[in-house]
Amino acid sequence: MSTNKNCIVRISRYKNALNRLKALGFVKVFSSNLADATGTSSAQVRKDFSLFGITGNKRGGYNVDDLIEQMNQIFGKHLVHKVIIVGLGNIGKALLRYKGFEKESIKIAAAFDIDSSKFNDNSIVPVYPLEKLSEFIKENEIKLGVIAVPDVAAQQVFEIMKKSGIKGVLNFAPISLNNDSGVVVNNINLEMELENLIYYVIAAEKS
Amino acid sequence: MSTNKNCIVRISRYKNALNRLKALGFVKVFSSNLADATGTSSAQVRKDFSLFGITGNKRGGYNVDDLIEQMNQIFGKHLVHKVIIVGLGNIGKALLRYKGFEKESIKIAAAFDIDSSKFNDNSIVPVYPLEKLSEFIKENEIKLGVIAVPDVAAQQVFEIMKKSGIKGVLNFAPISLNNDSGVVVNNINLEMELENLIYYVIAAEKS
DNA sequence: ACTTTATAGTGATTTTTTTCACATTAATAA
DNA sequence: TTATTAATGTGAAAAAAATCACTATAAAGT
Repeated sequence: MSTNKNCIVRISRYKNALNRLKALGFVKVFSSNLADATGTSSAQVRKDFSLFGITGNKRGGYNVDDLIEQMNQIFGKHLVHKVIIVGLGNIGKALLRYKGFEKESIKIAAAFDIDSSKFNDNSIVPVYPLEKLSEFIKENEIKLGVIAVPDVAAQQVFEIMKKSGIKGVLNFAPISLNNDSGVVVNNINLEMELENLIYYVIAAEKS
Repeated sequence: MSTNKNCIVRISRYKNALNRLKALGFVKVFSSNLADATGTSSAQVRKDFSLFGITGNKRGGYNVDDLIEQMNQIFGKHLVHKVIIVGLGNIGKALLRYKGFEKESIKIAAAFDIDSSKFNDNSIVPVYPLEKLSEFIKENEIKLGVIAVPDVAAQQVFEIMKKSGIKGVLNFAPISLNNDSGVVVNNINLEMELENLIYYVIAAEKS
């Protein structure tokens, strides 16, 4: 199966578009519909599908429910994925309160911070001190972690996560984590995103 | 000049790494240092630099300050970029309070919401009703907008932004904005980011 | 001053990704 | 029933991106 990063991102977009099309009552779609909805070409859509062995009907397009089901399979949506959040600053809190994870079968199992005023065993998502991080990951077999701590603490938190058995990390700290292990790391850097945007806006002005 | 998306992202990462190296007292760096710090190859670093006409010294590497300066030029850091945020839910608030934009010459000029309890003319970043959005963009010649409203409102907000003259949008709403115009749109979808991570974690388990 | 060495810079090559274009086929129409 | 049409699926071609491998050269060493 494909290892093309862009292809995975596109599949994710297709799924997102499909869910909205389904809500609108669509029963079948054509590759061109998905292309329009996600800003790509119909050939690209079909090629992506073919990489994942997703097929439709000649002249009949694709069945929306079938597509969604196959994509849910790709992204492991038949299982619940437990996630922990480390760092309850603004971003951590935003994630904690974020609706919409549930329908993606993502469950926030716990959050961690160093600030004792934030601890709370009894909230829907319990908040524990950082010292309990390793123990919690191991006991609950957590595979996914979000790092939302300041940059100086990020590498240290990452090391604890790695040692405790985390397999995937979403990193909001504005540094590239030093990662030799097999842990998958996706970085989201808000400054960089805006910077990137500015680059393209400037480039567009020049042309 | 290059139109390679990945290359721009890498340049951004190099800059981030350079700032940290500078803080550690580094005066010069080699392509291999930057490669290590950002998880790429030294040949890639040099190739990226050559696309932007960035040069160093044979056997002497690159001067850190020079590199940072050239990259700041690329990303328009000599100008202040005014940004508005629409939607003061969790993500909007997180952005509003986000430190670190200043040093990137990004200034949040105002925020907008429909909830009147959030309005505040006198805070450091004023919060206005959505009705004032168009007027504010035009009067202050805002070029960059952040959409942090629920999905159902996102397209509508985007249309207002487009009509008022916005050139670049960072979209946190979980939909692909319908964009035929020349406006640059970068999407950040938290669910999709986690989903993506899960894909790679599952893929790693299988192999 | 000369030699050695380590690193930048880059054309050539390889790999990856996207696009093209057409054969195939299922639905519709005649 | 047969012809027509409109979409899929995919091998081939093109384009884009990454890697390789070598030249040039500036710094360090002798």
